[in-house]
Amino acid sequence: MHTIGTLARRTGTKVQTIRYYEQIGLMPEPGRTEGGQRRYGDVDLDRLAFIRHSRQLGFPLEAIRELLDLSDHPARDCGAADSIARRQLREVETRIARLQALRSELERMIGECRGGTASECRVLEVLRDHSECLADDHDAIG
Amino acid sequence: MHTIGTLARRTGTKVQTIRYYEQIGLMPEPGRTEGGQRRYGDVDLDRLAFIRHSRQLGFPLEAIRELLDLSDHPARDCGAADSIARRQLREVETRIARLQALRSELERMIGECRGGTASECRVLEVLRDHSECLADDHDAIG
DNA sequence: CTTGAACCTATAGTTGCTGTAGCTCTTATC
DNA sequence: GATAAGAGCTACAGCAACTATAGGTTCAAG
Ligand SMILES: [Zn+2]
Ligand SMILES: [Zn+2]
Ligand SMILES: [Zn+2]
Ligand SMILES: [Zn+2]
Repeated sequence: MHTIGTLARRTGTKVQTIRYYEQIGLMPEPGRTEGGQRRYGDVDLDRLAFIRHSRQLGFPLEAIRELLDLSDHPARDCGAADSIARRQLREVETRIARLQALRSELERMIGECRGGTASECRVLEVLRDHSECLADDHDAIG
Repeated sequence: MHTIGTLARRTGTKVQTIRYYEQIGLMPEPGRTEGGQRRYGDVDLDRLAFIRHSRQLGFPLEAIRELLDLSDHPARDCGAADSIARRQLREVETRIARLQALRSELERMIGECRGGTASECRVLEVLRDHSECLADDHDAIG
């Protein structure tokens, strides 16, 4: 039997985060002591490790919910798990592409600034006027 | 004189977002009609375009606040603007590196799954056990 | 003068936590 | 058995940066 603090330490999770996962139904309601403190078993430890590792790989909690559900039903077809992972891969690829475009714009504007006053600053000029950019689109803010 | 809707259309911003920027002090409180509706000038349009373009380049609102302030004081030295941009570049580079690491883990686990039941799924196996990963760290969740 | 689009405020929800206040419980030591 | 530290408890507020909704008012065209 583990306390919430032990689970936290063993998985690198904040205690509040574990309670949050319980609140949104990702972690089960564990047993309690007479005094009302949570006590977990090894199954819970594994489940939390699964959640945390999935988060480290960037999966959103809703995807993790589905992945846990599949993991809980070993006889089901794994197609759903694979398609969630592929969706996540596409998401990561999209973000990389967007960030690479941002990187070149940033490099360019930094490289072009020769210092001086704000009125002469190339960085500020570019920010004022998107037509100074090479890319003709960098939507999808974030 | 422009309505808030015109500003929104011309800059690709939601109307609520403009009001939000006003609330947090990024956009000035504009003049109002007798009936209480906001009316903007061209200066406001330019300011909003600056904000939106900066957001598209990934700058956080607090950085944009400083950039706007510099842009409003043309005689100041531009060093601060450049260092904000360089910080943003470093941030983007960090994120790219992290996402590239995630991409290879995802590619690998997807590539290794041969289908079948959830109990045999390579994707789920890797999620259960980080030691199946090549990287020995992928912290910094998000 | 009517209609309907666009505006207004205020508030709640999004994602995934994190931090705080003000308690209570557990456990080790004496 | 008493005490005190550390860990746990609930409940709520806050972060970033919006987005959505409800329920009402104003503007401008016809
Ligand atoms: Zn400069
Ligand atoms: Zn641009
Ligand atoms: Zn599979
Ligand atoms: Zn891993």
